[in-house]
Formats: sequence, structure tokens, C-alpha cells
Amino acid sequence: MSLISEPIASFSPLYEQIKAMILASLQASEWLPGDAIPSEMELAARYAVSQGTVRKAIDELAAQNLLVRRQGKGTFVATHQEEGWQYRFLRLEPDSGEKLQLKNQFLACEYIKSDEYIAHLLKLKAGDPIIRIDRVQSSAGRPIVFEEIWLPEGRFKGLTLNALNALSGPMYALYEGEYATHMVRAEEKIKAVLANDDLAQYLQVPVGAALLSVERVAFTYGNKPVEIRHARYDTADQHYDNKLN
Amino acid sequence: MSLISEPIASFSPLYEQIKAMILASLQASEWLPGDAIPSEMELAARYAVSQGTVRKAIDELAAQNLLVRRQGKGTFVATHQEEGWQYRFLRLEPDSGEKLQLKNQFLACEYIKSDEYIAHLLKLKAGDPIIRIDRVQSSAGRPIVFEEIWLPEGRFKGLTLNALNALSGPMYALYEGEYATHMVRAEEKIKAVLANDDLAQYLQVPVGAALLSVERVAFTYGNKPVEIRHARYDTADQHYDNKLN
DNA sequence: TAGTGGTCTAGACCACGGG
DNA sequence: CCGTGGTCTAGACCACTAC
Repeated sequence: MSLISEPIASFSPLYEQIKAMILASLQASEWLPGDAIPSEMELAARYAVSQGTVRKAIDELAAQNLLVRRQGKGTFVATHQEEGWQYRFLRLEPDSGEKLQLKNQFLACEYIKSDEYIAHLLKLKAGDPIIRIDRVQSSAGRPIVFEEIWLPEGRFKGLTLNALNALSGPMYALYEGEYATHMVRAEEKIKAVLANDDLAQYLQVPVGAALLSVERVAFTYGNKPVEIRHARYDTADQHYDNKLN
Repeated sequence: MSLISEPIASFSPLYEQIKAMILASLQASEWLPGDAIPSEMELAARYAVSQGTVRKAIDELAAQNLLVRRQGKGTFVATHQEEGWQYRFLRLEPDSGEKLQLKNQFLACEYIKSDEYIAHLLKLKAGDPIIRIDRVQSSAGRPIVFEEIWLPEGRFKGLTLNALNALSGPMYALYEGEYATHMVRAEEKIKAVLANDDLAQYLQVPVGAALLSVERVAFTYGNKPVEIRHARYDTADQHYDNKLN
């Protein structure tokens, strides 16, 4: 591959250009979550570079959790459908250290107009159509999480409360299967807040109890924000677990 | 380098053995934070492997933030002294998005016996001697953070309130400079709590205000826990910022 | 046995930093 | 100018998976 006359990235290392082309294929759904991508040798031939160069490109995409390598089998597009990746972005865990088992109860799924704030986060215009979902998640029969979710209507057209109630497993699996939208990364802003009347009722805690407020923006390929969540966690018996490196 | 008769790791890939040996040198303070380590060629000669193998070992250590590569200059041992790495583990930031400027006020530095809980986290025995430090950090004259810190006395012998009050900059820089202890990673458990009388006074908030409780265990080389912190953040005007990948 | 990713090598050349 | 890390190649062999 020559360094001039490149379709996507115009300069910088060859492997960066390969990365960009693989990313473009992912974004274009040429390879779907769970699928194997072509072998390193095939890609090397396709892009007319050495296997080592393809290897470095794939290594970096795998480090970003976009691809998953499996020795002897191939390289696969990451998916939230998979065992162990089901709740990849959930940092809440019981103080006891056991695994958290959450049961969904969806309360609402409304088609509304975006306000300024949500529009800004989703890179839409105020007034653009969006979907708003409310849910409560329970562990061992006790409500632990109250969550408001906002989605752009365009990408998630047709989503209904019934579809949500039929769901078992994480919403990101649903987004992948039904709306061809794979979440790549997210940003969270965390605060401590007091329970108001509504929150107290949803989470069955006293008014004035301390709750963890977690605002999340989730992004798909190309750094495109496609979901906003505002969760409140009851952290009496569980905590938000974070690793710093 | 032969695959048998290895001093440190006994098998697995060559570059893993190189990693282990570089790590051992770091742990033994053969190269100090801020220093350059030998060049790739030198290390390749020393370990009798190719440059590419050393390269892969260094790449992985750099990805873990133990080393820092600088093209044209060399590879350096990571340090908390450096501009931009000063508050590498601090995730608190103003809602406005500006940079947080914190001023220290140390309240106490006592030599005490460890209780069960702290001993367990530090992998000591209950009753072992430890140091306990209290401090308040303020931004623009307003108290934002109250923090209790526990250190094993053995490693930090001689630390005094005066030394702390002379400190400008992060404590991890002090640990590095005075106690040859570099922090490599940390784990935090986050909850929402209510301000009691003491916290209300330290942070100048009403009793019953919501505060973020952050318990941190910090580790040096070899996964050795050497510091416990329990912080309470006032998140009225700032938040804990987290990226999920 | 064939095909995949994983390791290792040796050598060429580039890009950056500093004397 | 030299020494550093950064890129790229070509080829050999290993380790794992599946048929």
C-alpha cells in the first residue's frame, strides 16, 4: 500500500490507516458483532501490507475492546451478547463480593421532544424526537437502581414497552440485535444526592436517604453519542467499584 | 536467552520473562522514577534476545503506565512528580469543566495500632503499627474533600505533620521522593453517605447532606497494598468523572 | 491435517531530540 | 551528527482449534 493516494487516513503510520479501514468496516456493519473478521493473512493481502502491520492494527483495536482475538479460531467483533460481557459497563457490585443479579421492571417508554440538555449530550437539536424510558432494577426482590434513559428516536424507531418487558439481559444486547447499534465506550459523572419523594418510592428508601447519582453518555463507533442514562443507586449494601491505572 | 534455566519466570513467552525481569529491576529500585532505563538495544544485549522481543515487553509495561516512552530520548520510569501525572488517580472535577486547584490542610498525623479492617486491607496483622493522617482539601477557599489516610509505619517511618504541611503537590510525590514508594495502581469503592456532625463541620455542609464516600487501596510494585484512603467529597459543584471502555 | 492467532528473529529505514 | 524509539518487512516456527 502506497503512502499517498489513501482512501481514509491520508498520512501517519500504515497501521493507523489499516486501523481506520477496519474501523470503517465495523461502522458500516460489514462485519457484525460476534462475527469473525477475515484472517490476518487475508487482510494483509487485501490491504497489500505485511501480516505484522495488520497485526499491530488489530492489536490496538483489541486493546480498545472493539475486537476480540481467539487463538486458533480467529478475530471477532466484540459483542454485548456474550457471556461475561453482558454487563461490561456496570460497576455496581454487592459489598459481599458476590455477583449482582438484577431483575428489570420497565415503568415507561414515551416518545417525546428533547429538551436542551439531552439534545446537547446526544448532539441533537432541542425539540428533536427522542424516546424516554424509566426502569427499576431489583436484586433479591429489593429495588437497587432507578434509571431514566434517553435515546434518539431515529436510531431506535419502534421501541416499545412490550419489547422492553420481553427483554432478558442487558439493553445493550437489545440495541445490538434490533437496532444495529453496538456501544463502544461510555463516560460517567457521579455525585451523591438525597432521595426526593419519587426516588424514595421507587427505591423504597426514606426521603432524604443518600443515593449515588450516575449520569452516563454511551458512544457507538465514531464517537457518536447514542444513549443517555441517569441512574440512582441505593448504595446501602452495594458500591460502585472502580480500578485506577 | 534459553527457555530453561531462567531466574525469574520459569516458562511462558520470552517477552513475559523480560517483563518480569524489568519489573524486578523496578521493584529493586535499580532504576528510579524519572530515570531513563537502558535503551532497547542494550536490554536486548543484556537479556540475549532480539530488539523486537524487548520492544514487546516494554510496550506492555508502558501500556500499564509503569514506563513512559519518549521518541528520540529513551524510555523512562513513570513518576508522580511529573507535570500532568500529579493527580493521576484523582477523578474529581468541577462541573464547570475547569481544572481543579486543591489546597491542603493537614489536621493530624498520629502513630497508632492497626485495627482489624485496615490491617486486612494493608495485609498486616491487627495491632501492627500504622500512621493515620487526616486532611481537608479546599478549592477556592471552600472545603471539598475530607480524607483519612492509613499507612504502614514500617515503610513511612518518620513522617510528621510538619513534613506534610511543608508539602506542595500530591502525597504520591512525597512517597516517591522520601520513601522510595511509587504507586502503580489503585482500587476505589464508592458510596453515597450522609454527613454526620464531624463531616458537616469539616466540609461546612449541613448535617444530613449527601456526600460521596470513596475508599481507596493503592498498590506499589508487586501488587503490594501500601496506602488506604477514605475520602468524603462534597459533590454539590463537582463530580467524580469516570471513563468506561 | 489445515488454518488461525502467537512468538521470535534480523535487518532496513524513518522520525525525533540533542549535541 | 548520532542515538533513541517507531515503523515495516519477510520468514520461521509454536500453540491452539476444528474437522
